[in-house]
Amino acid sequence: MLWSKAFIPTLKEVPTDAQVKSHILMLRAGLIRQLCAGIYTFLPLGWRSMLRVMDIIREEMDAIGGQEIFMPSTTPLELWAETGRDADMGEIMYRIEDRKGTAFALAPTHEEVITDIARGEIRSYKELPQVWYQIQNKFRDEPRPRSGVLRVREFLMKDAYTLCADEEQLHEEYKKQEMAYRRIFDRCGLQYFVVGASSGLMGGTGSEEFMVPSESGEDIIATCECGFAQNLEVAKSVPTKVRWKDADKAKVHTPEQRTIEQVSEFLGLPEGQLLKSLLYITQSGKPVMACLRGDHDLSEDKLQSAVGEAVRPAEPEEALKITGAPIGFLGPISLADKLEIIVDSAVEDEMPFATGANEVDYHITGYSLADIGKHRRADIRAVAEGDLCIACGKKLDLVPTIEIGHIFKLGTKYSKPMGATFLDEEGTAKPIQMGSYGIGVGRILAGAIELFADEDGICWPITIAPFEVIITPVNVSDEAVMSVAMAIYEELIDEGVEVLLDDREARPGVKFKDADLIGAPIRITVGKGVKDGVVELIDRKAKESENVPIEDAVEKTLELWDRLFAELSDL
RNA sequence: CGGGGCGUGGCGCAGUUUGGAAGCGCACCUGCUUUGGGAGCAGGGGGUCGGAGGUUCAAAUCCUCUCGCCCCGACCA
Repeated sequence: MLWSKAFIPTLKEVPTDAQVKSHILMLRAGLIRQLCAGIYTFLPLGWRSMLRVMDIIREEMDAIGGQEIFMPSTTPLELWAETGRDADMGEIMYRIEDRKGTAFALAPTHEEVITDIARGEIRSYKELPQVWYQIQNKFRDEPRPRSGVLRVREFLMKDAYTLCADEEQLHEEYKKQEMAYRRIFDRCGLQYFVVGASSGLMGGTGSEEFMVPSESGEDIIATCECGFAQNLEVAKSVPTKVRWKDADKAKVHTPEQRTIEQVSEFLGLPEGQLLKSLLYITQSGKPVMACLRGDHDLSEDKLQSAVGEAVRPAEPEEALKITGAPIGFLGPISLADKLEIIVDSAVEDEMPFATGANEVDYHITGYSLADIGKHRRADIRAVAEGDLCIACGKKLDLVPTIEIGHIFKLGTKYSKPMGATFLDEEGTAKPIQMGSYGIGVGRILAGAIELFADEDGICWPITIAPFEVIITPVNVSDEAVMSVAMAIYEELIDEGVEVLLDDREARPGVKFKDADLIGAPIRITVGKGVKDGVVELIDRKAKESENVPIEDAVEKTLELWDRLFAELSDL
């Protein structure tokens, strides 16, 4: 490709709307443009990378027996009602009507469509397992799109579905998918963690996420050098010990002392000796009090799992009405018959804690769990900085990450309500055991940029770079320079290399800056060295360069090219 | 949905407090010079100041409504 003919609108300045590294660079390098909030066009350079990622995905999916299909985005709402997800999805799902007034949804995911095909066609265990996948746009009306292509409302996803006869077969297919995912992300040059995760709206019996570490990520994971890694939504850990002091039962006047920090200081007790009491209201309208150590934070995800339905924090007025005290002075004592009390499992039985007295400006001290009365114990706290690994006892690391893939064992969550059954060897009808496996294609690009970009721009892994080599003739009006550049360009194309020749009539500084910005892994500068018979070969990421004789330029480039691929091809 | 910020040529911004001729830098077009890290000089084109309504002799500027974008939180496969 000749740059003078290409559409690569690079930006010198940082657009004000972009804050995170990948977003800024994708705009500046001319990969994407925004149409409206959370909806982007991929321009030629960005789309070339997307296509390369898709090639890798297809190869690895096909290698484990996947068969590519293509499903529609327009889906009848009736289909979603069959599994109850029309309600579960809520406002995430874009809803539309056709001219007759029939309700449709733009598919946010495709389990129901797959299950519909399966129930229509799959009859016998002999037809199982099936592995179907597609690469298609998903539509989700996110409450807050953000961070460029990291959280968007319309995005390209590879989604695969396995249909199995039993749980063992499902487990086998799930493992194959996991291995394929590892190969895909390895080949894309990414660093990632595989973590235990919450299944959320997808449901099912288990799931794992593939997470790229990045400051711009929205998910926090807990990791340990022993290899343990879990999403904070579900992560477990060994809490630090509280050095509590003995205390007598007492009611203490604590005027205007509302926060854990204030009360801890006022009473002279460590934060961990306070009992943090948080009032929540369940979706069905029941009040629940969550009690944790003062130095711990509640995990709403875990609380929801413990309660079994969605919860929200109580409004201040509700808290006053239910407990008789304003927020800041709540506690579990004497509330056991009014509401459900869930005490975090990290709270020690014998510890004499201080907590709200359910009366304005008063706290109580010296009480312990035995004084609460009826309550339930559950793990409802978020893993905290300093917690120890449940596997090996070492200190956990909390790292922000981008979710690039998620694999689920769905079991019969969809096949049962939708009646997708098959006949087993005995001739009895059984629901199909399903799995679902997603990859965010755009997030792979963003993840790679987040991981490897430097102060000059993007540093693509060669496998997913829009161009593998950029040739920069320093002065296009110099015939000797141009003829050398063109000769190398044509030879590399013949060798199957993706090459961009920057034949623009621009000053060298402009071309160098743009070359660094768009991140081609290899640059060949053709300039003043030509009169001495050399060109410069540059490794973008390593920032190493060497002068090579013109006649060896293609060979040397191919050596570097091979080496960059080799680094990514094997585990 | 709660809180905050911002909408002025393609991009980045000033001007809004205190109403009085729409500006600057980059980019773009033409010419000359220059050619190894975002060139210099000269000339030139381009903006109903997000939109609607109002106040006023006069509105980018004041008032009301509205649309959009970004950030934090809630939410999120």
